[in-house]
Amino acid sequence: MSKGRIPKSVSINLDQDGNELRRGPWTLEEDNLLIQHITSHGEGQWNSLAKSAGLKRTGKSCRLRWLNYLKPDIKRGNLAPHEQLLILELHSRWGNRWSKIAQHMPGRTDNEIKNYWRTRVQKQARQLKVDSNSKKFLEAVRLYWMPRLLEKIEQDSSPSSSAATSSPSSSSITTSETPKPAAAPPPPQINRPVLPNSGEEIQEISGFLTPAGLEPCGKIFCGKPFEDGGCYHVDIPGYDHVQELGCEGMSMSECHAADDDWFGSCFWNSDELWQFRKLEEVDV
DNA sequence: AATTCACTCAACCGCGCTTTG
DNA sequence: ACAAAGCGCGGTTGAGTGAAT
Repeated sequence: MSKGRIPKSVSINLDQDGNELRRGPWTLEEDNLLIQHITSHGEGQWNSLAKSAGLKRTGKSCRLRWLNYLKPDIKRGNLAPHEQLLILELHSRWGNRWSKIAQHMPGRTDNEIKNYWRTRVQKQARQLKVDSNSKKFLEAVRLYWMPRLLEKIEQDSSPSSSAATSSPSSSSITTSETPKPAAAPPPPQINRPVLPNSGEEIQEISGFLTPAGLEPCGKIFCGKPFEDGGCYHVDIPGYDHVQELGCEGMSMSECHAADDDWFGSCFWNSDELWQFRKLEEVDV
């Protein structure tokens, strides 16, 4: 939705010194002022920066605009499957520590990740009628969502196997391979489903789901190892977003929209919903 | 064509922590 | 040691958009 957004109305207040303070959407002129000033003077000291740049904005507002929107290395557009997977993993580790999660996702801001969680992940939780922070939901994510993301990543990384693709809504990894949690909710086998395309197993490395073929360390997707020494490598060699998705000629947003299609409005298929309900029954 | 609804995301707010004087 | 200012973080809001009716 970032495309062609018409600016909201701007309100003008007065600060305690009686100076004008603008609020609301930033104009192109304001953006340029901020960029120019930071380019020549650097960032930090946001309140004085706002004044010396001639911006009628709070320092906070300038900082936010710069960090979340104007900074040159910011990636725009939808999150790739491997980024989604990383968010799920890191959130399971750290909870709502958005800035900490963002540190491991170059080009992505805490705000963007937070928005993704609220709009996409919490939506899935609502569909299951559970709290997104509940154990049940996290289990369901681990059981169904993450393997599917891995599957998607695998598909994207190996164009030759595209014939064996499965549609988003069709149950791919579920019925035969996924361990059905008939009795008690069992974490053990959860981490070793088999990817249907390759027969490749998913391994768990220091609590992280990762395809067995990927190295546990060495090359780190996020560019930054975890503090505890672990790392999670989902850098897919040769993955070219535009090429793999057949997005040539599309705008960035169109391309990402195509990418997102497999996800659909409801992630869970009926089989998975059924299994989830069984989990709930066992639990009560 | 008009209206409603759900969704996205930029921007704001409040709070707590850190730095500075 | 203390207060004030600055900063960063997580939570929330609301306008714009497109799809559905």
